[in-house]
Amino acid sequence: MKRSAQREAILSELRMLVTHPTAEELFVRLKAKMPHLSPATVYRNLEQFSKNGLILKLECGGAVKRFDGNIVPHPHKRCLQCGRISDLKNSELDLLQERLLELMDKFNCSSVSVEYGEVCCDCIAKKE
Amino acid sequence: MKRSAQREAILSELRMLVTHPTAEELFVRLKAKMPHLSPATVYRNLEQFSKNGLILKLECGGAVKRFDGNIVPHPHKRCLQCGRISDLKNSELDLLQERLLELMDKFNCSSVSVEYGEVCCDCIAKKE
DNA sequence: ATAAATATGAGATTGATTACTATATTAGGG
DNA sequence: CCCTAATATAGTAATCAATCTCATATTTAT
Repeated sequence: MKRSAQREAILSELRMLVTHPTAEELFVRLKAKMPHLSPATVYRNLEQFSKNGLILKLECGGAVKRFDGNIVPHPHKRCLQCGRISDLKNSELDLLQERLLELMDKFNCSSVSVEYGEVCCDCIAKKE
Repeated sequence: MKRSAQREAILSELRMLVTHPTAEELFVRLKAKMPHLSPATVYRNLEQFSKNGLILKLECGGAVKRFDGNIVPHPHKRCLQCGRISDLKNSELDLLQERLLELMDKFNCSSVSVEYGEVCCDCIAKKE
């Protein structure tokens, strides 16, 4: 993996965000700063980052992939309507997450994800 | 929801399968029996079924949605390569799943999913 | 400073899903 | 049993995220 201005911009933008943006959302943000940026570059790099363990690809949910700059496994909450993802902080949940991680070997697996589904405030508001 | 031959064929085909097919996979299977079946009909009905709680939409993972005729919440294993999903049977895991379900109210959520990631045998074999 | 390897941009392409619309089917009241 | 309104379907066009192509540009190590 070589360095490039685009590559570094993408990674630092993602790490700076607390949200869990789609490739498209990241592209729009970065395009403002780098007018010549191509969507392919963003998609390509996000894929590569996640392959190399620099970020997490949140494969869970909806048709559109989302990415997380925080690579420590943690539970998420996803809006079943718009797909937006947020972190879910709770001590009991953290314990359960740990035990799920411990079971990984037994199943020959390399990842676990816990995801709660809801309909977010914005989407409820929109309906009325 | 009215009845229709297509609608019933789609639901019973899904319920008969132990796998967790995509809309496309279901379409191909059913097309053999109902040559005039349209893909739109399959997509439309799967979406509606899951809205009405007749089936589960496995939103977790990859770009392509998969569906499950078994609506009792249970943990899944997904191939990170090809996206195929299978059930994961384990008593300890079942206990954890139950506790995750109990936490749902606390988070104002309507669903939880636990998904393990692996690369399946077929995909490993293909690489060599 | 130069060659080899890798990255980018821009646009074309793919592939899953949804929208559209004219026609057909279903359910329920008379 | 028949009629009407509501809903479903087929077939196709349109959409949209994601990927591919390839010519050009940048980076790294020598």
